[in-house]
Amino acid sequence: MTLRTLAESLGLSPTTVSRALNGYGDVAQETRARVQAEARAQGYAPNPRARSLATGRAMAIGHVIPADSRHEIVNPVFADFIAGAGETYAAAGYEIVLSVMPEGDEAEGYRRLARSGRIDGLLLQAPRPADRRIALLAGLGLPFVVHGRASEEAAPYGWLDMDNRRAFARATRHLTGLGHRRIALLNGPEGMDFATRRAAGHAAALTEAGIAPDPALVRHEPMTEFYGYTAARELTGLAAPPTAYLTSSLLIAVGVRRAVEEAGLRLGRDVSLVTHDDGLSYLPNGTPGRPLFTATQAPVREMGREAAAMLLSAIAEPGRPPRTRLIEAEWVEGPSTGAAPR
Amino acid sequence: MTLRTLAESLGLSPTTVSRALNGYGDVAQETRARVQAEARAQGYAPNPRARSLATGRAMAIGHVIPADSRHEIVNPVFADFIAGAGETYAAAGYEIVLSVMPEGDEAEGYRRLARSGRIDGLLLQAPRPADRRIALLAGLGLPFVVHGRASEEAAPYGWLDMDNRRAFARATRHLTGLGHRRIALLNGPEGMDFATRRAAGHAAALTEAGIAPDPALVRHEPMTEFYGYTAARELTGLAAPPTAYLTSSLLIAVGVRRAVEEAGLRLGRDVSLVTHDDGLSYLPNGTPGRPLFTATQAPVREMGREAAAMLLSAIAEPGRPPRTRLIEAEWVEGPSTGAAPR
DNA sequence: CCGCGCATCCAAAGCGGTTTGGGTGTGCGC
DNA sequence: GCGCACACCCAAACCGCTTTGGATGCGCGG
Repeated sequence: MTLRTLAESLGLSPTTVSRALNGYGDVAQETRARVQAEARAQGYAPNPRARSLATGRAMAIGHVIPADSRHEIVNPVFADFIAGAGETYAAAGYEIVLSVMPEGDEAEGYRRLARSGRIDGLLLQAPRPADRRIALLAGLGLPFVVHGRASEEAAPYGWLDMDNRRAFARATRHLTGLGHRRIALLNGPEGMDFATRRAAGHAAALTEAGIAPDPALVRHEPMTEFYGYTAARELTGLAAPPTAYLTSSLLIAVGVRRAVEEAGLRLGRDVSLVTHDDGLSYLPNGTPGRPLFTATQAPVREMGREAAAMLLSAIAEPGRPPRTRLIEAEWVEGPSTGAAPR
Repeated sequence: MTLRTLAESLGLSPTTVSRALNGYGDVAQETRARVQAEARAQGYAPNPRARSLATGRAMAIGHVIPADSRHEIVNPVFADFIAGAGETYAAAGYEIVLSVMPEGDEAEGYRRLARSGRIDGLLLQAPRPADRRIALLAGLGLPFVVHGRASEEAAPYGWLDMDNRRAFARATRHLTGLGHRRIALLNGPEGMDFATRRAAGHAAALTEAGIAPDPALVRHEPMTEFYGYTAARELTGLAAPPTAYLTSSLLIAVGVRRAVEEAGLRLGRDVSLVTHDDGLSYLPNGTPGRPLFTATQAPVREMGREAAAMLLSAIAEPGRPPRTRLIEAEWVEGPSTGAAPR
């Protein structure tokens, strides 16, 4: 079932059929109706490869799974983010092309992807403070939006980010306000921009409260439950253990809670905990009205939807200066925080 | 940079350049070398859309995010599975096309996807016991492999599955062997084939041990930590609470542990727990030598790699009868199981 | 009656590759 | 010296769609 066969069975030229189906003028009302009816009847669907070759638009967006995920953990945030972005794409008729970057020459991989014509734009995730991919993509002329930011990148580029620094400063301030002075931070992997910003927010709020940041209370690691557990166990064993924890993910928080309870202590009374909550669908923070943890929350799925919309509009209006969008995390008061014990 | 311009700059015809680059005969050694060198120098990469149009192969595999994930949870298994499959695809030069199925007419969505020519094959996830998609895809002639099985599907089709029934029967038998007689099952969502098989394994092993399965001890729900916690709390409150738990995911197990410890009991002594472990990278069962839970384990990422390989070979050899592969879960002895208290 | 504008429709030229079906030139056997 | 096999190369058709630049026929004003 091609455009040509459809045209023949209608006694029309491919040109007219194409124009009729794509809503162009220059086609009689009656003819258009007849074409549409026949197309539906025959179950005709244009071949996207051919269309894409002719129009130059791929009707697809690239997302990239970083190469080193082969060895490291697959970021659990990706799935929800992509699901959110996918909703927006689907509504606009776009597909997602997921490429696993081959190890080694990352730059060459992105270059090939851009040249390939398989995608009209790229969504970049998990940026580092000095992320070379941004300059690379800008140079390639492929529209892109970054989920997160690259703090050390000077040139303008499109991004959508949660205000990590402010969220973690706020959480820290909340804890100092409750009298805590030894506030541990169990952060995500070092080298990730979001982790850098969270650490900065934490440090700033401590300094602000007249507390000297203690490097022994700050950890950077891939965000697993086990990490939260072991780190909290170790910290609890210190001569001066922290009275409060700040965690970068709910999984870490769950681990901390385990360690805390195993030590016979209770969260919210003996030890306080504020976590960031990405709103992952399979890892809810309790139920809507009854959170388990005090948290800063920014649903990553919603951010996926937003970032995708930004990218689509960047593709639709080339030449426009890149847009940026900073999302404020919501504050969720839960039972895991309380006044510092003395 | 097209094939034509490259050919011109080499003083050759597009035909010869194409043959030289694609490793065909009929090209002099020296010419081939010259072409390859120039292609590399100029950074030439063939346009996949054009190539795909000409060859009829898309060099892409479809994965589908179910429509209802818009409202329900995004299966955390998807990410690791896709990462595994992606490795295999990437090595063979294939991309992943992720489509979000529009709500409503699922069949039409798959039909369009098949007709579109965007993909050479499809990987189906999360099948139901009577899954219509299988007959549909078989009828469409699009190669596909199912991750999991559709138990009520009679016609042959390609699948890769973990032996859910056997794994859960084994786990149950292990518990009855320890003297447990009230063994709760906190399963995944009802309607999923894997959940059905796990429930069957559990029930069979109970019957085998002369224990009448108690419907009050079996739950079906999306697999979250919170589900594990609340279910375990409720069950603990029964007049005759279970002395052992079987959980379908590590997240559920973590929730159960929380409820158990909150009740002042200890896992492995007062209450036993065996969980299934999908080997998700961000949710490890302790560390390699020191598991947290006794578990049946089958790394889903590895299964992604395998399923992708099966699909690629199904695409390469059309007409071959579909292959199937049953993976045996490994048994991991952890500290969460012990003799039944009396 | 002529010429012009308008509404429709179409032929043909791409898009950037692959592939079929010859061409050309050389070396070799007879 | 002729014919043939062989190695090498190329022109052109094709994949299925979009889009440019006309063609055609009609009604209408001058």
